[in-house]
Amino acid sequence: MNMLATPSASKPLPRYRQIKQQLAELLREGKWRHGQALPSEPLLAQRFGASIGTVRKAIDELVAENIVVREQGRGTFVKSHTRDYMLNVFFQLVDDAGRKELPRHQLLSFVRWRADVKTAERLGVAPGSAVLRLRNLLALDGKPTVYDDIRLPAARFAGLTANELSERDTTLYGLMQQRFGITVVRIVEHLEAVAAPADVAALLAVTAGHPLLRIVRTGYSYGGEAADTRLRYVRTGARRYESVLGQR
Amino acid sequence: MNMLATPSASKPLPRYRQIKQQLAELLREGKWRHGQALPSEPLLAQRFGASIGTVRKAIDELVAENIVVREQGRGTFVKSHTRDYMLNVFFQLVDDAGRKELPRHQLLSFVRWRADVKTAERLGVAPGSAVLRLRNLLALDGKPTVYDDIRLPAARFAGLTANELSERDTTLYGLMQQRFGITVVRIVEHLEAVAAPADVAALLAVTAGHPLLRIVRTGYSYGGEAADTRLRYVRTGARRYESVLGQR
DNA sequence: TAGTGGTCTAGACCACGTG
DNA sequence: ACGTGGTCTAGACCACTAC
Repeated sequence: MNMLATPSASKPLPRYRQIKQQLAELLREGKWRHGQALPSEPLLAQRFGASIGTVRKAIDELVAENIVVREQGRGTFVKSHTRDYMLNVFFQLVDDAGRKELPRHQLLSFVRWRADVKTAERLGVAPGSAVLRLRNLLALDGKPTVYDDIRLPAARFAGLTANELSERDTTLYGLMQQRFGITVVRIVEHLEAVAAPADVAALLAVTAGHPLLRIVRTGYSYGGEAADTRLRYVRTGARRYESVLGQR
Repeated sequence: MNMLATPSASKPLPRYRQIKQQLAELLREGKWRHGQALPSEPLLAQRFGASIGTVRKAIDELVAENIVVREQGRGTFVKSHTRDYMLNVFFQLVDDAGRKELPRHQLLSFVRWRADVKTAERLGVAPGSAVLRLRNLLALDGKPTVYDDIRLPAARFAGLTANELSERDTTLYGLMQQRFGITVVRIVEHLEAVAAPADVAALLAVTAGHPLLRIVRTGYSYGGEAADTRLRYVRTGARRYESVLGQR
């Protein structure tokens, strides 16, 4: 007999996991913003009425989930989606020598929209609810390379402006974290090879029918809620789309 | 000043990491084969002359690296690349509803070969050294879907036969683990969209020029050494190539 | 020097699986 | 009943950072 894990089982959570969840909740609320230090471990231990070892185990899991980083002698800090981090954690475009580079971005459009059935399902919201839709063109070496059509759940990103999107010097995920305290820790991508549709071909400067990567990506924050979903087309010429799965 | 980590720094490794490496070494030697239990934690603690907590920390890292699994009340076991594991850890083909399935495989050829420059580089061996080359066709729903051209470093897989490859009821990685004690824990893939070359088009039953995923994958075992590298073509019709990055 | 995280100890008790 | 891993304690000392 193989019982599936039930979300709210009868068994109480271990102390360290309770503490982890309380810390995660405080982080989610933006109690400490990215780059700030958490209280020290002895202080947290006292505050939660647990031993340091137990608090450390809670923080261990937050570290494993890329939510905080420890720095010996300094403290424990809320992790930010820095350029470096983005270059190394998720998919990237690499050239033949394996070099990585962040692309330049150009915002094509930014509008309020209503979620169609598929978008709603991917974002975990009701069909017809408000979403922000932005279309984005990324260029590498001056050549348009990636076209993104992105949907964000409007409720989580209230007040976001086109200007913020245009003027950012970070990735969208970096902006989400700095502006809204939402950290994307997990992405799921579905990839296929397609012949370029006419409109996308024009944007990416290829002939219609040229083979392109077509990717549906959904990003999740550490609440497990979807933070964005996007339809992405990638022209893979001199560069390849890279993914690293597994440890280290 | 930012010193890069030097492989053999002056600082001694912490005890738990020494113990981890000794355990990893024993695992690499095949001291305990897949599915077998390691000695109990108190026994290991006594044997290594450390406290249980320290041994547990060593094992924690092995668990995090997918090398062993703990089962409460039973013991700690060498992890195997089971069907389920392969379905959930690395790339897979999913249908519209997100269902996953392992394909049927057909061995097209199996020969000894010499590593060309690119293959040698990917496998971390000398150019011209012996490699095993196998070509494989995977079918889903009776339709040829994936074509793999795989190179293995011959030194690590001495004695492998075409019959073993044909008759296996597991993935190649599963076979590697059961037969040679080599566990692939990390893969790197470079993806692009291409027009199908004539020979591949024939194998995958599409017209030449049809868009295909072209993937160069290298798999690494937990020594960090390459276990295989392959050129893969995928026909993505009803199914998509899925990848999950990040936590959980 | 004081405060931080990093490592380590030597236990305790609990939950689970097996005989 | 017994042995396993899972949790937790209440400290210790070390290495590093900041002042």
